[in-house]
Amino acid sequence: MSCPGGGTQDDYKDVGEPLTNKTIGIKDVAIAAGVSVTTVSHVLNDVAYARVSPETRDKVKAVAERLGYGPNRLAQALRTQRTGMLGLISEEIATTPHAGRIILGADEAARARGYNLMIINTSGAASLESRRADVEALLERRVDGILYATMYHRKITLPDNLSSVPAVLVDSESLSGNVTSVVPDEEGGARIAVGSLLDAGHTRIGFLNNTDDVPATHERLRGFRAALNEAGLDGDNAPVEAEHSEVQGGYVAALRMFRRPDRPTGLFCYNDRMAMGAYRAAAEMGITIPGELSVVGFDDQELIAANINPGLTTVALPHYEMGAWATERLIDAIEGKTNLALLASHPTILDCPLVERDSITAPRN
Amino acid sequence: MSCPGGGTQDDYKDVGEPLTNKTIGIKDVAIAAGVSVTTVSHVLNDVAYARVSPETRDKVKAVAERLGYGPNRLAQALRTQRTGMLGLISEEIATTPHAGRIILGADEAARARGYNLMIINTSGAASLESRRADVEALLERRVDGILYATMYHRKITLPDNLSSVPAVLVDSESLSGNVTSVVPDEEGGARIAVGSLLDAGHTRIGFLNNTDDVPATHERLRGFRAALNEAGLDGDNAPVEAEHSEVQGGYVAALRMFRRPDRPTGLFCYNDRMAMGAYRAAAEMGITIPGELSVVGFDDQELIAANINPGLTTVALPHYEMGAWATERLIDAIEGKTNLALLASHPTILDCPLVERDSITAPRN
DNA sequence: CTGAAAGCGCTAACAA
DNA sequence: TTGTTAGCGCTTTCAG
Repeated sequence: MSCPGGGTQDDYKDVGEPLTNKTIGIKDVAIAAGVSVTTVSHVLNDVAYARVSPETRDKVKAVAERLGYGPNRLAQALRTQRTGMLGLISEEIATTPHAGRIILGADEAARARGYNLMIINTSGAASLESRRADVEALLERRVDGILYATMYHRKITLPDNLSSVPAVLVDSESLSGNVTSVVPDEEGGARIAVGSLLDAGHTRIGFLNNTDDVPATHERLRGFRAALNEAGLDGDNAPVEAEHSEVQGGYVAALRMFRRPDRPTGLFCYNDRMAMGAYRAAAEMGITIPGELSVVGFDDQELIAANINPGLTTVALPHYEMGAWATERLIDAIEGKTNLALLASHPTILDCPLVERDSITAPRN
Repeated sequence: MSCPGGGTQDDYKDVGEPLTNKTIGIKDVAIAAGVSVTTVSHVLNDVAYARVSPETRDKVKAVAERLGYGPNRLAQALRTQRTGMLGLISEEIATTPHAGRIILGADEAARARGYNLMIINTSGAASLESRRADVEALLERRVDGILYATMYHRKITLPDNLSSVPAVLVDSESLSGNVTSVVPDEEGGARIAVGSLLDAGHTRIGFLNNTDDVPATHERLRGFRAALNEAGLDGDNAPVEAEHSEVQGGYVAALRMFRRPDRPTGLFCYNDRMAMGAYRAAAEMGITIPGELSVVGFDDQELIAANINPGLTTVALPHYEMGAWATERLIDAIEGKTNLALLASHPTILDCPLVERDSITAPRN
């Protein structure tokens, strides 16, 4: 291929930018600059031990620039055994905005260190076999490492071939342990949420919990109780209503909660969707927010939290941060700056910060 | 790296699965099978013209399997000048759930045809220069083609180096024309939305429009008017109130709309967020939905549309479909099955389907 | 029916 | 201070 036969003359049109079809390589630069490929490689890569005269350096750089040279990363990778690519296996990329935040955090961290992301989407329900195939695809492309992200905090069983390359889990933990992972501080987040109610002066505080058997359900409950107990209240007997963690579930659970004789003045909701349901229930029962009821959510789903009325004070999940943290550690490991095995014993836990809006005020009295 | 020095003996543990560090290649398979690399390559790739005896075929396959052979796509790519990778430049991946749908559509279409996605995130506000660099990064990795996606339908100026590889735009159009692109049928979507109101029997229909100068603003307005006119109503004088396309804007615009002497019984909103604002305004003014007011939105942001009360009937943007369509065409072009230039004259327009929920009913009288 | 060998674009010993 | 050359793992022409 590439200019076979032809070219009687005039192969070089103008002297302008060489927008020829043929992509130009290190060799072309070498010839044009009148040096060897080694020299070109040396100066373009700033090889430490290479001794090249300043003039040659400038010349090579100028020529490379003029020719519009760009390295062929494939060839580089083949030779150096380093692709500079990170595989990101993401569950349910589209279903939740959370995945987007993880990807963004990972992408920015990766680019900052000269890496790029290859993304593979997988269904949360995908078989182990199909997830093995996803990893395999990444491996065939010789990614330097793999990030494995789930859409919500859970424990998963990993395909075995994942172990053939550095890997870190985002928002999940391996059931078999021994893989580095980063997860949100569910319990701490719950404490902060409850703390915001406590700080406002509330003493009758209820919790609308989820019914799924996931880490968040248990840890947020634990945080809820602990925060109350530490404040001298009876956390262990504080009102808790659990339902499916959607708007409808929140609505139903809130209705029950509000009918209790000791109706709380402060309400902590498992997530923003349930909080939205609680808003509805409150509206129907003529309970004003935040006047008669203060509420705090979890997740910070902007579309909901910022848009319901009043704006929902909530606790944010550190998706961006988890994506970034995982990527940093992964790259550290790839570059030999960290030993992932040392981090693998326990998941790393990241803070869930409070995002204040207008749904909390002091209790009526 | 990788086993330096060591290995006095015992480098081969068991005879079991070869989980050695060294990745095994075509050559290893060849040796183990007692054939040449050519033969291995031929059978593993099902090369058409290759004539290999069935026995050898089976043997090679078995050995490859046993050794856990997986091709090195880098080497393949270097040799064949085809990476099987598509670059996806996505604006604001995290800010909107829409980007996720596009990515999902693209990913599924790509995988179905044996391609993978490399994702680069860019800010909508990024300079041309930085976007040029994004494209350059993809080019250096020798992607076979590029998908360029924006977070909402708009016209953009593309970095010039994008033209050096097949490319298609998703949810955007090139200001300089001549690039294949796919966008939603804004006008058609508006007609369908208005049609749903018309079909329910409404004759006084208003439109809460956006104030931004983007294609959707103009086209949805056009669709609104046309649908009314075609139904024998006076579309050109139908009530329209425009505001910033957020919840607050919708609220303000709705307030104005509801105070009109000829208050509409049907309301078409520029998007679901504005519809949410309209819900609030209606609630405050004691107007029931859908009893006294039917409303239809646009975008189908599930978090909103499915969760407000009553569920919002709305028109969905075909993000998944655009991502998939663009990917299909891109691959067609790469494989020589399509000439993108032929599609480039006009953007391809995809339908926006109605998603029915509970916000529309027949007018009171 | 099967194999030898060239070369994709690049890096890194090793020579000069 | 610079150049020659041997591969990285694979595909593919061309000879057996």
